[in-house]
Amino acid sequence: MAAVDLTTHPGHLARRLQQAHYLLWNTMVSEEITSPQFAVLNALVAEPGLDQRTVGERVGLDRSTIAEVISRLGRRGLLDKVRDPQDGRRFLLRLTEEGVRTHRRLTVRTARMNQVFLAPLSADEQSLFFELIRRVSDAAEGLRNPAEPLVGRP
Amino acid sequence: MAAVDLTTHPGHLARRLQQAHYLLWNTMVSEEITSPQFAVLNALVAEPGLDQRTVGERVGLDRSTIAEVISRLGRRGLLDKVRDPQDGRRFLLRLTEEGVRTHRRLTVRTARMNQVFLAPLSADEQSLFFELIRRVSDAAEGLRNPAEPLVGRP
DNA sequence: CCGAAATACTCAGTGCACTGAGCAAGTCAA
DNA sequence: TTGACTTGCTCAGTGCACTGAGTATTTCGG
Repeated sequence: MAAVDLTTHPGHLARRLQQAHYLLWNTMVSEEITSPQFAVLNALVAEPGLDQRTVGERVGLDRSTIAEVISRLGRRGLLDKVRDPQDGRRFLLRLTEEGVRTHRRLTVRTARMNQVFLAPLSADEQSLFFELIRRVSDAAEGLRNPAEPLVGRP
Repeated sequence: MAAVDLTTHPGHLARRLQQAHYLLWNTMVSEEITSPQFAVLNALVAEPGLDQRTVGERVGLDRSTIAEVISRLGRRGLLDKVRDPQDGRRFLLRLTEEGVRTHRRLTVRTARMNQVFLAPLSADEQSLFFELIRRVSDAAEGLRNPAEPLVGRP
């Protein structure tokens, strides 16, 4: 009797949305490279030589997860990982030739997939879709990092 | 040079949204019971005595995942699992007292969390948010299950 | 009635995602 | 310079999510 309607629960909807995306990605983009892996490739195309932590920040993955994703990409020969000579804690990451090619190939397919995925929405609705999700995500992330105090240097 | 803007990629946005939700859930609702687990409890409050596969269908989880979630809930004594005497393949699921209590307690907290999560959107935007996500998810799911033919019973 | 097909569930394997603990390298102040 | 802190990464543990293969039970056609 006290059951709730999950279709008005954003968490449930978010999970379903991601599952739907996962399925479509598998059939239309790649069975080997996942969406998070593509995000990492993309970040390194934009900024070659980033360290692991920063890549994680760019694509929204925590230290542990990014380590696993990178190790998988490394095993497949899509990126190289070298110690930063300036700072022995860091690993600097750079795509291989093969990594760049893979990124280029998947970029085309990803665009096609996004079209299919968003086809049920009009162009205006698509922009709204992006904006609403981004606003909710950003706000929730803001709750996590309580933001630096506003005062200047003392 | 050929890098892509991930903020216009629905898959990336969906993942970020779910992460944001996960974090808020952990701090505002429960560290023990996860959102999918709550969905299962909720399904069994609505329809006690469902079998495993049907619960999975209701909450959108595949056969393997639902088995794990249910085994965890069973280990914590939140539900019981008995063979269907009518059909020896099925397990019938039913919440325990403790399971019902847990669902009731979390329902309140979940409502509070949803309010906070959706606070950045106006009431109208919230409805739109639900509707857009639902339409995209439903359409993508429809691509997967090619839908039964339209002909009536032969 | 009996063998083939369908169904409910399990198991093994892969991958994403987070936390907490630990280690090595760098930084900075006393 | 040395001891305390910070920072980048790893490792162990938990949980979600999917696929493909395998087992047991039911159902259905001949």
